[in-house]
Amino acid sequence: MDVTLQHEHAWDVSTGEAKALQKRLAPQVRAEPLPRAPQTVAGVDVSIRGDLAQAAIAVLRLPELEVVAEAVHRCDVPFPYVPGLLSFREMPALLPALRKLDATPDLFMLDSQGLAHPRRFGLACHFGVLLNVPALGVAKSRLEGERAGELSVEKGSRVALLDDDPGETIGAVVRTRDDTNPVYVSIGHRITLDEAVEITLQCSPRYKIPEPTRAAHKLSRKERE
DNA sequence: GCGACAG
DNA sequence: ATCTTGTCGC
Repeated sequence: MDVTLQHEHAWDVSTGEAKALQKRLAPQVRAEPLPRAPQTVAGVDVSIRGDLAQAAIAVLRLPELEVVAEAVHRCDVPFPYVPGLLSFREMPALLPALRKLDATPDLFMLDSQGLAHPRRFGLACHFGVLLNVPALGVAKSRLEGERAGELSVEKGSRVALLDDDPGETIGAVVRTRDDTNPVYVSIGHRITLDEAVEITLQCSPRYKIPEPTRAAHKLSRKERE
């Protein structure tokens, strides 16, 4: 796809400069409805093995989740892992992969935080703002914020993720499947939180888990608590 | 100083 | 994230 960056900036920066960049760009994030129901969504991820970073993007058509395009790119790992600065580790691998992609998805899903970030500028925001595309973040664990309440075990249940101030809502904790750990959903850019949650659920596997397995999981979870 | 800490 | 070990269900 056509990759035109809204803001050109260096990636080889100090941690101090990286944080300053995030603070400068964070006001660019826009929470607004999608222009139309997305017909395609891109799953975006980066794996790191030793010195090798490998970015992968898969475009799926909704609602059947059929893969219609994909691209990968390998390069050196450019930045250490620092909580809150994931963009500087993953974006340099992601941009060339995007250029190889033979499609322009309606929306991007990143395995990261978006707004639910100490400076309100997680990877999903950085990605969305630089490329000026709709993006959302789905993380497997918490970086910032606190659950507004208890979460029930049924698929689809959700609670707000709040952060200090006047209880600012920075995301949602969402159960995408019965009896599984919830995910942390937050907006990246040009989407609303409700839409982000809806899309996340729509993109979750919905095959039926065999009942004996479910019962055992239920028991083992009870024992851990 | 201590605890927390996306991937 | 990646790596390793251990358990359980099918």
